[in-house]
Parts: sequence; structure tokens; C-alpha cells
Amino acid sequence: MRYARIPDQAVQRLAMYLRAVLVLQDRGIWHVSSKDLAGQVGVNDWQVRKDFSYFGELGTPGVGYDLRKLQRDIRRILRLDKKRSAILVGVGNLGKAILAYGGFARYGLRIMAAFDNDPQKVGKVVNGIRIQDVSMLKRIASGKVSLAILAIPAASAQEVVDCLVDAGIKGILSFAPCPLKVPKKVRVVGIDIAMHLATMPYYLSSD
Amino acid sequence: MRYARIPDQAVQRLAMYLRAVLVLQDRGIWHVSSKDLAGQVGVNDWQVRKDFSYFGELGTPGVGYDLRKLQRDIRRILRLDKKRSAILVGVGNLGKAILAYGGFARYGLRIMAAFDNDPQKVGKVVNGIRIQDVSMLKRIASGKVSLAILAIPAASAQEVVDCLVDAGIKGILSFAPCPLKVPKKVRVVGIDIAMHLATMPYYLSSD
DNA sequence: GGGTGTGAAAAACTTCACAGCG
DNA sequence: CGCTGTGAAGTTTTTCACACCC
Repeated sequence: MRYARIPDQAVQRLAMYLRAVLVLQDRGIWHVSSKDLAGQVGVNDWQVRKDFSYFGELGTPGVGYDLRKLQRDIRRILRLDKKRSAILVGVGNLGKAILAYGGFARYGLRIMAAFDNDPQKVGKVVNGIRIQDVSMLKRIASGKVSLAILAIPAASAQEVVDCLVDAGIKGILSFAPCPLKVPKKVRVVGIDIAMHLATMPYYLSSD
Repeated sequence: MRYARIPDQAVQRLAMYLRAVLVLQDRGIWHVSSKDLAGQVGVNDWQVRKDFSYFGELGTPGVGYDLRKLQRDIRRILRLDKKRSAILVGVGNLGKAILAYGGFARYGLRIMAAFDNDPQKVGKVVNGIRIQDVSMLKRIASGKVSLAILAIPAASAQEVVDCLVDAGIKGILSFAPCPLKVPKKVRVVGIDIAMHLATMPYYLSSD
């Protein structure tokens, strides 16, 4: 079963396991069982083992998982074992928050450039990064950067995405509240914050 | 099949359909087929029809969907047919971005209070909302507000969540990069931005 | 005994194909 | 005829139970 198609959700959970591994290691823990890890993440122990089994034998029967090895293994699987750069397009409130956020580093990710179309903002430096005009997007050294974060309004999103695709970007994390059209080779993950809040009332038991 | 258990994913897509309906209506369109709507959202036509069929007969055979009726129906299904208030906890960069964002209104949602634990921030007014101390969370009129947005670091997240649960909050949209423990009756949606970016390299075909 | 790895069963979700309505 | 609504088939994902290893 090891080389069968792997569920997307298993990949998502793998990232959650990595997050948990880092937390446990910070606490000085060296070793976990699938049950411990499951508890930390909020899933079942057999789910953890099954997810891992898609990728190989990561633990030791009767013993559990060595956190150092597990961290290395998950990083390798998720291709986070080398440092990667991303660019940010849109330095509004959300864009600034993303630039200021230090949480990417632990996954080996770094924002190395920021773009905006507002002449007022271009040239300014936010968190050590000089904001460039969006017209400069065309000049991204293809292959050097494969990830982009999109924090712009829906109206201009598709236009910018087309530009990013031309520039050779392979993965886009978009906060624009709209669907985006890209070639099949490009992966888009859309996070529509308002929409996420909007689905909650459905689940509210009463009221 | 109408009253069987409805897939979570169908509910998520329902919100996407609503988003698309609003866009189409803005364009002056009054009427769509499942195929048109599917194209707008990026799914298949039969998926649209199946999703709708979980909730009733929303369209007219041979004709399609009336956008005004469809909007009303989806709003009713998602329980967005009355205005709701949410509170925000954590007025850092991300919290400010959320306060400034105007996209909640179209779903009938409004942020009516903001809280932070930083004395420097308490008392200040951001986007017309005065920031209160987190200790005031206890005084949220239970039942008046059932949704909360959490934009705080992982370290204090669980503590604040416990507080929110005590205050009667039923749904939490969390940007804290950690799992949260809540009673089963409370719904938590966690968005870990860095983790979403971190899962992308896995899917990058080359490099 | 304690704990992993995994085939097989069960459940959930998606896709299909077509009856039937306007 | 065009398009919806939906049972049934097909596929994916989760859950289970247990063989097997330390």
C-alpha cells in the first residue's frame, strides 16, 4: 500500500504532526507513541499510524517514534528539508501582518520579496523587506522562488495570478475571496477568512 | 436522501456558491444553470446539483436557478439570514487586518468588540472599535454573541479559548498555530497560515 | 506487555446516468 | 429539448483488528 495514491488530508495531517513534534521537542521530550502524538494533534492513534504508513516505516514496533528522526522524516516527506523562499503580493493590512509573522521560519520558509501596486507603498521597507512595484513581478528569477502569498482584493487577483504563473510560480496561497484559474501544474490554496466565519452559524446547535 | 447526514464539504461548498451568487448578481445576472455556477466556483455541474439536493429543491427543472431565490435559500440554510456579531481576541497585526476588513458584512457578520491583553493597546480605538482588556471577556452577554475570532500566539490560545467557552461562545475561528481543546458542542476552525504554506512544497512537481 | 504497521471492513463522499419536469 | 433532482455505482478515506516486532 506504500506507493498507492496518498490522501490529501493525510498530507495536511502530516504537517500537523510536524507542528506537534516541534512543540514536544521544545518541551524536552525525545520520544512519543502514536497515542501521545494523536492526543497532541486531536486525532486517533490509528489515524497517525496509517498516515505514517503511507510514507514508510517511521517508528519502531513496541517502542514508538523518536522525535528527532520523526522530524527529519516528515520534513523530507513534505520537502521541507531545504530552505525555500516565497514572495508576497499585496502589502495591505493582511500583507503587513504576514510580513511581520515569524512563524514561517520553523518550516524553512522565508519571505524574500514583497510587491504592491500602490505608489505610496512602493519603496518603503516593512520588516526589512523593500516593497517593489507589481510590474517587477515579471523579473522574479524563475526557479529561485516557487511559492507566492496573495493578499490582495478579489478584483485584481486573477490578473496577478496570471502574472505569477508566467513568472514560474508553482504554488499560491491566496487570501483573495474568489476562485482563481491556473494551469493544472500550479497548486492554489485559497483561504477566504470571511467565508470560514460564515460557515460557522450552520453548525451552531442553537440560536 | 434529503435528510441524511450532509457532508461537511458540501456545506463548505455551499458558502462558495453563495460567494459566487453575490458576484454574479453584482454583474447584473439574474439566473444561472448548475453548469454556469459550477464554472464560476471551479467544480462540476453535478456536484452543484447534488450539493443543493441535500437541502431541498432549489432550482427549476429545465430552467435553472433564480439568483435572488438561490441567495435567500443558501443564506437560510447556512443560517446567515439574520445578522450576527462576533468578537475578536488579539489586536496584533493580524487582528488589526481583520478589524479593517470589510468582507464580513456581506454574510451578515459584524465584529462588535475587540480584546487584547496589552495595556498599551487597551482603550485605543481601531476601525471604530475600542479595544478592551481580555479580563472583560467574562462579561460578554451570553447568547448575544456566539462567534469569536482568535488572533493570538499559541502560548495563550488555550487559556483564552477556555475563557471564551465559559462565556458561552459556540464557534471559534482561530489563527493560533496550535490545536485547541473545546467541548464537543463548540466548533473550532483553525487556520494555521504558515502550515498551509508548508504543505505546498510536497505538491510542487519539480524542484 | 507495549506499541507499530497494515490488510480488510466500513463509512463517507463523488461521479454517473437518467427519469421527469417546465 | 434543456436542465434539475437523485438513486445507484464507483471511488476515496477512515476505522478496525490483529499479526508481528522490541
